[in-house]
Amino acid sequence: MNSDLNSVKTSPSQPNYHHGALRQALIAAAERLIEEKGLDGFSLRETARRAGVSPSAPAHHFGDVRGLLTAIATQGFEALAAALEAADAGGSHAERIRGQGIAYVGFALAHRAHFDLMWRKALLDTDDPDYAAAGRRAFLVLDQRARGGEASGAEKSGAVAAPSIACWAMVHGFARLAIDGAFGTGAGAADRAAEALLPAVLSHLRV
Amino acid sequence: MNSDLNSVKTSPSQPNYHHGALRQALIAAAERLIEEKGLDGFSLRETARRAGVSPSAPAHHFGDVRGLLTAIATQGFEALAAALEAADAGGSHAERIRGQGIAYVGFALAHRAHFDLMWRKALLDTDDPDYAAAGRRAFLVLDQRARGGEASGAEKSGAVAAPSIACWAMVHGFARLAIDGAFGTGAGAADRAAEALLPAVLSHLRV
DNA sequence: TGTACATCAGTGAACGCGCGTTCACTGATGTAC
DNA sequence: TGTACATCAGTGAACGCGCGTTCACTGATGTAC
Repeated sequence: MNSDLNSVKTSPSQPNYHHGALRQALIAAAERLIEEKGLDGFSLRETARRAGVSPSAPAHHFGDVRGLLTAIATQGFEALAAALEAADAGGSHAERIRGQGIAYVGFALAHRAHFDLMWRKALLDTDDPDYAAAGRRAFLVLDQRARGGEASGAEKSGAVAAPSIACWAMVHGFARLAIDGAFGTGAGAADRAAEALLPAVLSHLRV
Repeated sequence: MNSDLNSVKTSPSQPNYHHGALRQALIAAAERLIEEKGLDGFSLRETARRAGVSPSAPAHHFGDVRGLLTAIATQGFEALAAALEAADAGGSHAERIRGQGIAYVGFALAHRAHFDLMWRKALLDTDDPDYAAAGRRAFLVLDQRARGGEASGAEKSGAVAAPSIACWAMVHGFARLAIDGAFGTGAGAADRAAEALLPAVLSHLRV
């Protein structure tokens, strides 16, 4: 009833000229929007709306729409790298590889639209150094594990190691197929497929 | 100079009420447009423009934009199935699998945006029976080969065979990574990566 | 062989929409003296 | 401790744009008699 009185300072009619953490708030709102509506349902204006801020506010922080999306994709790669690192614990070489593979697919399925965005380079500023570095970092976690175990001298010195790419391709492909509905489109179909199939699928990876 | 006289019947000011094969012409124009500008640069109107036809013509044939894209994706899966079948010739079980894998990636790289569209279900009418059938058909070519060779009874009877999925995931993942610039973004980088890496990568597939 | 008519394929003008971006602005915060 | 001023973060109205779709229409083709 008297909620107006209680919220004088935060009333929407009273613009807040110093949000304080608008950059992160915009990223968070955009992430939620993308997870909810998919990348094709995303727009800058809707993001601003959800953050409770004027449509031109994002330009201050990100320059334009690419800037915002690139920042989100960068955070995605950082989170992926962290998830892979966390999964690289204990066990044999093969067990660690399998653990990382499961973590990779798990991350992708838990953040589908986010994962989608990370690879939609047409929407991103791929020259952004942070974005490039984050992507490299995530790959290196996988790569080090794939080469680390029983890697021969030849593979250790080479530019790109086939085992790393093979591992990456398999988990990336599985994740994409699951997300894109190849194993069923109903709710939870992708997760069920991952649980039921992924370990067996990974056993066909020779490392 | 007198080109007007020579082209009276085909003059643009003389609308052609019976194009004859507009459906295929629209599909072809849309395919070219998508390959050129990417899926994010596609629009119905630009497609109509390129086909030299009014903006409302596509609606006659496809109902709406989803209808057109779904028809294109369907043709894509049919072409993929044909490419996989053509690659399944001669040689040992392992050689045939490898041949199909190379054909899969080759198709994806030769028709990147088309391949993209085939999996962008948010833009498609996934209930369309032709689309679903074409997708199934393409997978079955791979699947039959993966199970056909030395498949045990257990795998033969099961619903989904792990070896098929493993094979599919690896080639699909490799194709996506290549298309999405994981192996370099310059012109030809993806093709070079496929040539240099794919055989070695496929050797890590245990079938 | 000719005529009436139904059907079919396409036109083109119009609609309303949401978008990304711009621009002059406002008001809060921090700093120098 | 108080005052002037620069800077910084955000506003909100306005722009022009291209889009997908609609709707009444036009003219070519095929069919029945």
